[in-house]
Amino acid sequence: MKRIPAPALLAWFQEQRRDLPWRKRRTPWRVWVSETMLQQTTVAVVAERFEKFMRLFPTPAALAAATESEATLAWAGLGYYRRVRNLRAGALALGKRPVPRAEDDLLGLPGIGPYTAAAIRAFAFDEPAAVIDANVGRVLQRFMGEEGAWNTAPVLKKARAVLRASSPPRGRDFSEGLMELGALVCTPKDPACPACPLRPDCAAHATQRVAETTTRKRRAPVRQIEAVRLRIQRAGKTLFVQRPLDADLLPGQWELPGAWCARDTVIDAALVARLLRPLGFRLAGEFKRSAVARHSVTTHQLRCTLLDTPVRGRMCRARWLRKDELPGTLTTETRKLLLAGGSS
DNA sequence: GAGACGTGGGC
DNA sequence: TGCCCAAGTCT
Repeated sequence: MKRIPAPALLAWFQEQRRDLPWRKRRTPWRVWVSETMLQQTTVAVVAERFEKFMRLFPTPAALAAATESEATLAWAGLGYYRRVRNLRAGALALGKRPVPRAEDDLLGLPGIGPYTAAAIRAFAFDEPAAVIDANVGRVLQRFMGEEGAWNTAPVLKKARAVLRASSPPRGRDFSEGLMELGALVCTPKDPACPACPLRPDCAAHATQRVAETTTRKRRAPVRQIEAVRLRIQRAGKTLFVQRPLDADLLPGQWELPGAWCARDTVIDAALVARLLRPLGFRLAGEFKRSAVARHSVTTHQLRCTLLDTPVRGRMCRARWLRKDELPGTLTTETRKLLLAGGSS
């Protein structure tokens, strides 16, 4: 079994370790929150928001006591809101018990998968755990000379075996060092092999195939969408509606009423009337196209149009609000459109 | 196992 | 500007 040279890795890590906010105090809750935030999200974006979230919710109990809307608001800018819903659900499930240390107990909490369970065990409890994220996966893939994707079952199995054979009994710095190595040195593009403490033992380096072992996953096809949003105002207030709490996409967020349509949809009075009907309104004059914006949300590429829409009738299932009294998170689509459309 | 799930920042 | 990515999890 090939082994990672732990002393060389640890020496490198001691020199190169970045000072990141979540590395200041390693409580299980801080590790859980930060690892959740860092899923598919850049270090720079998380670094700006982590401490603020921790001030609002310093303990699992604090998050459990908050509403889902408050929790989502604190998550704004991070995306993948399912993560904060899961975090809160996990805190609720915990009750008064401490964050668990055993892998099976961690895996039982919502939003905690193999990576996050291992990260909590290693970073919070200093256990030897197979902390394999995309960084570590890439390091090990190259180290072992595997050219398939790191996250396929057979490569992962070998990776776990290498880690088991290599990790010291106290696994925190070893695991974190390997991750840091993937982030700073063994990068997907242009890896800095001369700076790598694993170079003497690296299979990909030996065969000069480091560049070839970069796996990239293909992106889901982008769907082109026409987004139509109505700005309906009365007495200085604007009408907002809330997305369903069980929606797959952006659950519970607030937005201007409207719809996503096929890209070739014609925006005319008939369409606007159709959008108004479920709100209990009828069109009461000419609508005006007052802004356009572009926005992408996961696999949807939106061309957004803001329509200032005069109405009559009675509304339902919606709220009149001034800008400064929004009840929660606005969708970015609506936020961009209102920014582009100014106040009118 | 593929597809869905967001956003801000880099180039 | 437009396209790409970034410490996964769930279905």
